[in-house]
Amino acid sequence: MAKKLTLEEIGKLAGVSRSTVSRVVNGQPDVKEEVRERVLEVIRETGFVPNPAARSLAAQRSGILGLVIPRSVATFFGDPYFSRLTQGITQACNEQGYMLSLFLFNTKKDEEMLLPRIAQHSFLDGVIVQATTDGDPIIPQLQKSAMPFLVAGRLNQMDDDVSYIDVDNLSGAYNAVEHLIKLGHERIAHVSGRLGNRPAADRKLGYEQALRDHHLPLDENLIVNGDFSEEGGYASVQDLLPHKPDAIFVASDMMALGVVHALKEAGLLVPSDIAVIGFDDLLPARQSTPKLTTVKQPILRFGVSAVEVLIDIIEKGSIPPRQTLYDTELIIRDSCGASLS
Amino acid sequence: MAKKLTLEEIGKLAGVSRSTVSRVVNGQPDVKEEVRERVLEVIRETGFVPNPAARSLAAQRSGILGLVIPRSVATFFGDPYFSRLTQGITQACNEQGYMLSLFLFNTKKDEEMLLPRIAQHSFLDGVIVQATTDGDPIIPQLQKSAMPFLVAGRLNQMDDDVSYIDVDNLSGAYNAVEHLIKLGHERIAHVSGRLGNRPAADRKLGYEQALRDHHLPLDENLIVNGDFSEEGGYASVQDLLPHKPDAIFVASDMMALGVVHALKEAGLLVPSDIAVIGFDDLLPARQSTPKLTTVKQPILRFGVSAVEVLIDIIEKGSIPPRQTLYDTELIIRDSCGASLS
DNA sequence: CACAAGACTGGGAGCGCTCCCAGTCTTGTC
DNA sequence: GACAAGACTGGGAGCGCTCCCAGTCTTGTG
Repeated sequence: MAKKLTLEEIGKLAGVSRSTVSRVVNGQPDVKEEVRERVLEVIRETGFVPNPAARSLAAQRSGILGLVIPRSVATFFGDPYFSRLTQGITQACNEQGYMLSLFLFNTKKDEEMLLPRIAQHSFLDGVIVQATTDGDPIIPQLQKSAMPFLVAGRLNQMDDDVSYIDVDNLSGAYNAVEHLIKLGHERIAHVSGRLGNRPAADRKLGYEQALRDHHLPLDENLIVNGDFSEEGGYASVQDLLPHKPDAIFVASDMMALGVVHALKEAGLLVPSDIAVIGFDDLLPARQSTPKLTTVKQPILRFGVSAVEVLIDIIEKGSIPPRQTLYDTELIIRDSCGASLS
Repeated sequence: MAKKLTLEEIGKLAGVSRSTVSRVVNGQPDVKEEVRERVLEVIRETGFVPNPAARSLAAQRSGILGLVIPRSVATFFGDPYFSRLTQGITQACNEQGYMLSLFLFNTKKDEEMLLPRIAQHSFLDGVIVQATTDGDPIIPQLQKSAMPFLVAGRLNQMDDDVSYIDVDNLSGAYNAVEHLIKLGHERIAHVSGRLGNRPAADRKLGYEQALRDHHLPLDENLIVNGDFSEEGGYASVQDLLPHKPDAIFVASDMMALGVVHALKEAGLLVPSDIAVIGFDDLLPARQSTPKLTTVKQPILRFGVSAVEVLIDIIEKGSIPPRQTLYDTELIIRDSCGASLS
């Protein structure tokens, strides 16, 4: 390894020019098969890898995608949802030959420092932004810039000209609640996600609509605002219990676990005394006692698609905006009581 | 934004040369205060951000660190341990002005494709590698290359010339088991982490040593090999129960949660019938019933330090290797029964 | 008032690649 | 056997920056 390996150097070793080596490396046509073989052989022997910085500079693209977790959700990064999503995203990146950079904003200062850099094309071909509550400055900043981006999850407003992918939270919630109604429950409570969060709002809407369609009264006392955390779910039960619900539709699995936990402590049996349905279908939902009935989101596939759609946007531009909703699936386990009847 | 923003262009606007703008951007001396102000003003107005690809190419450093999660641990990426670690790492990256790239190997193909790229300096100034079981090809590959790297967690072998940071698993486990002994337990079982994993092995060693030092017999029947997963913990109880342990030291919180779960199902009360101590001090440990006594690892700080040490290696070389062990702390909650006595 | 020493500034050279164009070497065709 | 059309190849120019050196403009000193 005396000389630094460059296209030029590989070319010298293979007896061809820089340009030809470049063609081989990039799989372009117009190279004699025999020459291609010879060059590939030298590359293999030397372990040559083209310098990505030079490549980026010359080709004006880096092969790096960004994953932005805004401050308002960074605290929930520990949620298994994100691990799963990240897994899907990295998987797709590996397949498509992209690198993935993670931007996790912990403080406001982080955000102020990094956002302009992210937006100004710095190093990224495009970014996936985790959707946040209202008023997050990230989306408008990206819109002003030329950076291709895709939002994972819908926004509350100005949705129309932004590319996003999301699951159909409304119908997912609707189906879950309808399932509870068909099992004979009449006082169905709801623990929502954080207010201002579109998925949370949509799940609540689905809940309300299902009640309405089945001529069940909407009781404000049966609705508690949670925060997607297990503790939040745990705490919500205190507010709910005095109003004697016979079932609870919870907007996330982690919260549902907290709810079940609190119900058990209150001496109630799930599902015989009270039914519970969650949302997400995370691993812990399958391992809890009782096993959680839940609305399954295809999180891994969601992550994979996010990358694919983003790459499509990078290649073809963001007009028209890509907007996709994935279907959910009601997974019936033990906590809803369906298996008893 | 007619013209593309470059150092040259900013210089033109501020009436100075490319070189001077470069000095200002990089905070170098030898620029008249008045000129510096003028340039900064133009930069602020235009929102100029230097092109990192060009910068990398010219300066031979990218400002990107890699975080490598090898295939053998990728399946455990959902473990809250990793979220926490990642949080610490990103936090430190933000502070130090580095970008973080995530490499999560899902398949063997991923590994074969990406490893050479990572090792060949491609884009990274350095990488943090999550420690793995034996025989992982990553470390030797990195050692052969010029890529600065740091292992998070110790390796089983060839530890001496590799930089790592880890917690003192042995003494952490020792203290936990000693605590159980002092509480009067005599048949203390151990659910270990995955074999071939150094932290798992060290925790087991600590367990064994504590028993030995207190003249308690080592009973092979009381040792079960787990896999760090909640299900693994759950399953281990079946093997243990016939041998009537009065306490269990579990090598991770997630497994401990599974253990507690299984014990409850077997009709045993924790801690009055049987005591349990975990390892990690993850959030779920604090929220479980009973609250888990556990050995706390300073995971967030661990992540922060990892970045700091890696940067030190990048700047000063990896000789001598940096090897740091963090202390653990026994957090006494309810599951060990200490609060009863 | 001359002159050295430092403060400041500008431009050349290059980092290693891609893109493009001008060549050269094949073919096949009439 | 001449010649056009395509297959293949090489080198120039340039991506936007950093690094370095040679200048120019200050100072302060004897």
